[in-house]
Amino acid sequence: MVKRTSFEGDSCPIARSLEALGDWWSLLIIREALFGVRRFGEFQSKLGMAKNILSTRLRSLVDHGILATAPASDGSAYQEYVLTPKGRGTFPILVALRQWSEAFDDHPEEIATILVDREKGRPVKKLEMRAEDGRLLSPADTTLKPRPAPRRRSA
Amino acid sequence: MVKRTSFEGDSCPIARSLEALGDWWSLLIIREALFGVRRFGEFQSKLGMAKNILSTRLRSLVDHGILATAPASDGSAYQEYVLTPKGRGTFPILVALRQWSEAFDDHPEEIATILVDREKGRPVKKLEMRAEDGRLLSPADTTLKPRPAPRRRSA
DNA sequence: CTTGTGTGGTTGCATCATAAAACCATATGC
DNA sequence: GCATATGGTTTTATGATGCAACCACACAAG
Repeated sequence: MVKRTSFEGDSCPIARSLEALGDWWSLLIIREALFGVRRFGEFQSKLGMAKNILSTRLRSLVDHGILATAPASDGSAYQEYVLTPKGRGTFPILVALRQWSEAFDDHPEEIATILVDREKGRPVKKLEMRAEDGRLLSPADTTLKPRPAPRRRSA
Repeated sequence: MVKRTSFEGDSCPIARSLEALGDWWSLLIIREALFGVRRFGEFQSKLGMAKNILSTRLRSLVDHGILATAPASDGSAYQEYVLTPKGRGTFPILVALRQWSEAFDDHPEEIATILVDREKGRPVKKLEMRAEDGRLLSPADTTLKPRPAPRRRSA
C-alpha cells in the first residue's frame, strides 16, 4: 500500500483524532463553522481554498460525524453544513492551538485576534491540566496507564 | 502556485500553528519526543514511518524551533533530537486531541491508554477554558477581538 | 587493514493527494 | 425563456508520500 498511512486502527487516541482532523484544512473548516459559517460558498470564499478540496473535506467531516448536512435554513433549496456535538467538541483543540501560537510564535505581532471572555472583554486564561481533585498538573505529573479491560455485564 | 498552500503569512493563530504541526506526522513525532524518544531510529521504529519522511519532518520541526539537535548524549557520535520549550508547549494540544478522542470516538474501546495523574493514578480532568477571574467559559462565552496595536516605545 | 554490522540518513521511482481552472447542474431573478 | 448565482464535479498538472534501495560513517572483530 502506497496510500497515505491511515491511523484508523491505531490504539493511540491522538493518532485516532488526527485521522479525522489531521489534514491541512479540516481544522480551519471547523474554525469557520464555529464562527457560524454554514454554506459551501461561504467556506470557500473565506478560506480561499479550491472547491474540489473543500468538497472532499466537507464530505470527510460529515463521514466522521463532525459536520452534518441540514436540508436548508433560509428557504433556498441548498444544503448547509452544521457542526454536530462532536464537531463542537473540538473547541478546546482549537483553543490549544491558538494559545500555542500566542505563546511561541516567532512573529506574534502578525496575529490579528485574541480570544476574550465575552463578558469582561479580557483574554481567556491558558488551558490548564488538572487532577480530579483540582491540583494543577504539569506534563511530568502525568503518565499513561493501560485502559482497564471492558466491563462485561454479568459473567 | 500549485504547491500546498502555506499558512505562514496568515493572521489566524490556528492557521499559523497548523503551518508548523498540521501535517500527518509532526504531532506524532512530538508525542514520541514527549515520551522521551530522541534518536532517529527510535522514532522510525516506533512510528513505523518511512525514513525519508521522518528525515524531512525532523528537519522541519527543527526549522520551526520545536526540536533541536543535540550533538550526542550516550557517547555514540550521532545526533539526537530533543524538544525545545516551544516543543514541550504543545502538550496541551496533544491532551486536547486525546480528550476529544476519548469523548467522541466511535470505538472508544480501541483506545489503549488513559492519561492519569501520576500521583493518584486517576484520570486527569478535561481541559477547561476559564476567564481571568476563574469563571468557567463555554465557546459561546468567548469572542474574538482585534489585537491591540503594537505599543511603540516613546514617540 | 579488511571485513562485518548497526545507525543514520539520502536517493529513485511509483503512486497518491492537492490545486487551479474549466465545466456542469440546479435555482433564482428578471 | 434567458442570464446569473450557487453548489458542486471533472480535468489536468504538480507536489507530497511511501517503499525500497543505496550510501556514509562509526565501531568492533579478525
